[in-house]
Amino acid sequence: MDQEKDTPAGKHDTQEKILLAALRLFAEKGYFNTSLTDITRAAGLKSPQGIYHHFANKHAIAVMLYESILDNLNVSIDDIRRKQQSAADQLRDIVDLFFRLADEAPEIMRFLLLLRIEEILPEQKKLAETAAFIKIYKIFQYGIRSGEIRSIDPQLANGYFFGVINNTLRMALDGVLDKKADAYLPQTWLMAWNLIAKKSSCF
Amino acid sequence: MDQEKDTPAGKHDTQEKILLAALRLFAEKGYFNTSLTDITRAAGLKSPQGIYHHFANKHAIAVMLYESILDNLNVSIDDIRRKQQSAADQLRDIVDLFFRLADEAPEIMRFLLLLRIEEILPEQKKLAETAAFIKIYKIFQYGIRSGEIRSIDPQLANGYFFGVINNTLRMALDGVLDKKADAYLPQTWLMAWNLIAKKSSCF
DNA sequence: GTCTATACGCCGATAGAC
DNA sequence: GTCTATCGGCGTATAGAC
Repeated sequence: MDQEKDTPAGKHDTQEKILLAALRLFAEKGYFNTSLTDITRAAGLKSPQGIYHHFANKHAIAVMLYESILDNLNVSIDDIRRKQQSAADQLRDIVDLFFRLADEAPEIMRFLLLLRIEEILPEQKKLAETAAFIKIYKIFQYGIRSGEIRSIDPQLANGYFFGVINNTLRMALDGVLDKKADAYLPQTWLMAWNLIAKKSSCF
Repeated sequence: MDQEKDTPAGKHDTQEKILLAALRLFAEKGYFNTSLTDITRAAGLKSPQGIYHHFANKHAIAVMLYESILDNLNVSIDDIRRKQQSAADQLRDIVDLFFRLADEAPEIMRFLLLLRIEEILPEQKKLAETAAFIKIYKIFQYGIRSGEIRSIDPQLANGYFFGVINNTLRMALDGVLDKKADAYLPQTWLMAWNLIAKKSSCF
C-alpha cells in the first residue's frame, strides 16, 4: 500500500484511508455490494466527492488496490528468492508469509483468495499471470529440475500444493477453524510439501 | 434442475430455459455482471417481462438455481452413501462425480466452486451448511472412526482433501490444464486420498 | 402468458461554491 | 481539496394491452 514516496505525511493520508476502507469493504461484502457511499463513510469522509479527487472512479480504486497488493507480494517473493536456495525453503517462506498475512492482514488474504478478479477487473491480468505468481510457479519448475519435487507437470504441483495451503487459509478466514491460522501452519506445511516432495517421509 | 413433477412438458419449458441461461451467464460473467436483459436474450425471450411470470425477481432465479443444484447433489450423495461401505469408496465416488460434472456440466461446477454464495445470497445457507456437504463431512468423521483416515480434525481432513480436488478442478475449468479434467482424475485422487489416509502408501 | 411501454430508484459521476 | 446539490443512466420492476 506504500507505493508512494514517503512524503512528509498528511498529503496522501486521505487516499490511504480510502484504499484501506475499500479493501476492508471489498473483502467483507464484495466489490459489487460496496457503494462509493459505503467507502465514503468508512473512510471518514462526508461526501463521495472527496473520493473523486484521488481516484477517477470506483474501478480505479480496485485497480490500485490490486496492483499495490501484488506489488508488495512481488517484493516479498523477490526477498525470498534472493536469500534461499532450495525450493523447499523458498516455498516454506512463502507459506509462512501467507499464514502470517491471514492472521495479521486478513483483508489482504481475503482479497487474494476470495475475490474473483476477472469478474471485477476483466481487463487486468489474472492472478496467475502476475509477476509474483509467475515467480512462484518458477520455484516449482526449479524444484522439479533439482530433484526436490516429483517429476510432474509443474502446473499440477503448484495446484496441489496451494490447493492444500489456500483451502486451509480459506477455512481459517471463514472462521470454521477454532484457532488462528498460524496454529495450523506446521502441520499444513508438512501435508502440502510431502504431497509433492520426491522423498516424501512416511510418518 | 428437475425439481418439478414431470408435467406433460411444455409448461415449464420457459422456466427451464431461463434457469439454464442464468446458470450459464452467472457461471461465466458472475451474478452482478448479468442483467435481466442478458438472461432474457440468452433464454430466447423478447422482453424481461417474461421472466417475471416465472420468478419474483433476479434474486429468486439465483435461489432456485442454488437449491436445485444442491438438491441434485444431495440426491447423488445419498446414492453414494447408500451403496458404499468404506470412506475411501464413498469419497472416490464423490470425486468421480465432481470430475464428471467439471467436464460435462462445467457451469454447475463453476457455480459451486467459483461463485461466492454469501455475496450473492447472504440469507441462504453457506455451502458447507447444506445437507449435501454436511453428509460429505460425515464421511470424513466416519473414516477417522473406522481407522481409514488419520486421526486429525475432520474439518482439516475435509479441507486438505478437497483443497487438492477443488483446486485441480478450478485449474481445469480455467483452462490452465491442457487436457480435460477426467484425464487428471486418477492421479489427483491418489494425491488427495494418500494425503489423509492412515496407511499412506509410499510410492 | 407474452408483448410494448414506462415508472422508479440507486448509484456512479459532475458542477460549482467555499 | 472538501463540501452541497444535482444530473444521468442503467437495470429492476410494474402497468396494461393483446
